[in-house]
Amino acid sequence: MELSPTAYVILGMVSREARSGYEIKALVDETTRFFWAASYGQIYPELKRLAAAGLIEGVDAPRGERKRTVYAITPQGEAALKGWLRQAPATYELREEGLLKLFFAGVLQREESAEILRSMREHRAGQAEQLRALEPKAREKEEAGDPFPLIVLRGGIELNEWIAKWCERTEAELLDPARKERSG
Amino acid sequence: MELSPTAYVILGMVSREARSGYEIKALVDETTRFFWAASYGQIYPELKRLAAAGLIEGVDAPRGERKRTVYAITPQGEAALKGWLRQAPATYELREEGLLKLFFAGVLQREESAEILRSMREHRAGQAEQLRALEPKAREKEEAGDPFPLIVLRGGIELNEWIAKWCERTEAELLDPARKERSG
DNA sequence: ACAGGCATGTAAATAGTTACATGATTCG
DNA sequence: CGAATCATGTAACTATTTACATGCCTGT
Repeated sequence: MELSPTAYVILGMVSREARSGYEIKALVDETTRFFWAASYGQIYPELKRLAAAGLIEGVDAPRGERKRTVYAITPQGEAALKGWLRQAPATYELREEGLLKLFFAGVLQREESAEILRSMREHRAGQAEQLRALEPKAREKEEAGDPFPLIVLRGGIELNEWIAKWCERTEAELLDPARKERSG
Repeated sequence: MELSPTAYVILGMVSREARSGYEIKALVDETTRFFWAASYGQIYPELKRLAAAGLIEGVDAPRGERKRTVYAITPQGEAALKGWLRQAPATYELREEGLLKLFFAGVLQREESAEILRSMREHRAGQAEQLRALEPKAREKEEAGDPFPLIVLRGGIELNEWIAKWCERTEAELLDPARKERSG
């Protein structure tokens, strides 16, 4: 049976404890979002499919009077998750409108193309800051025995910072081409 | 009128000289592909839409007996392209299955999670190499007066190399946690 | 009373890939 | 002659986002 990557996100998210669709969405938004997002429109139908396939199991877990279903992974689900984790990753996609604009920036004035790099830099710096705000939670998980969320989060922070610096450096070279010769 | 980013890819690709759909696809594949791809299924219908909207203009340009239509940008098309280039980029997406797997790698053995990082590293190193093979063409464009394709290409190479190094470093820290303390 | 968060879901639209069909031309 | 490349296109499928609908519970 072929599962979508989003199915594995769900499998992974319920692999340590049972969670509701709403909780999965919230968790995705504060962890994998920057490299793998998921919306309600994907999560709820996928939960039903996975339950029908026997990879997860829904259990009623109301909070007071409010209905609520949490899903727990089954042994078959865990086997599917591990099998997937052991396969070499296949999807690598970057969609960066800023780079696309920069690619075509030859039709603009120099100052206008520098502005593209400034926008990109600002966005990346902001992204890094947002991710840094998530570090405490990831550190808690590390202390609880799972170092990977923190490893990935730090990678994300550093990646964004690297891109921000690249933008800065590239803007400087663009506005003062001689600079490049001087610095190497 | 709202245009899709793919429409702007096409506008940009025909902004310097008239090109056929086939040529646009080939150009995208050897330039913007790593941060913005486009397939025939998008390109041909979009060419018709853009022509209907008056942003590009199709001209018969057969090669021998073989039919061929090249599209040239119109003044309205150029205005639309420049207007778009001057707006702050809005789309920033990264989909990296390797990071997703690493995030959930806590359910695996240490050696198996290191394998994820090795796969990622290998892929990124290969990507950097492939991009490096495109440098000569980009350098030609630079010499012809447009420095941006080369700037973007070099950014892509450096980005891939940075990620490859991050994978290497992270794998080392994962397999020997004491290392981190020693080196910083 | 009302705002905000919890909770589940669906419909419609948009985006994008893959695979296929067709046929000409060029090169070895 | 056959393979590769040039060239244009479409159909079907998959993925994904956005917006909406519904309703309960908690805190102010």
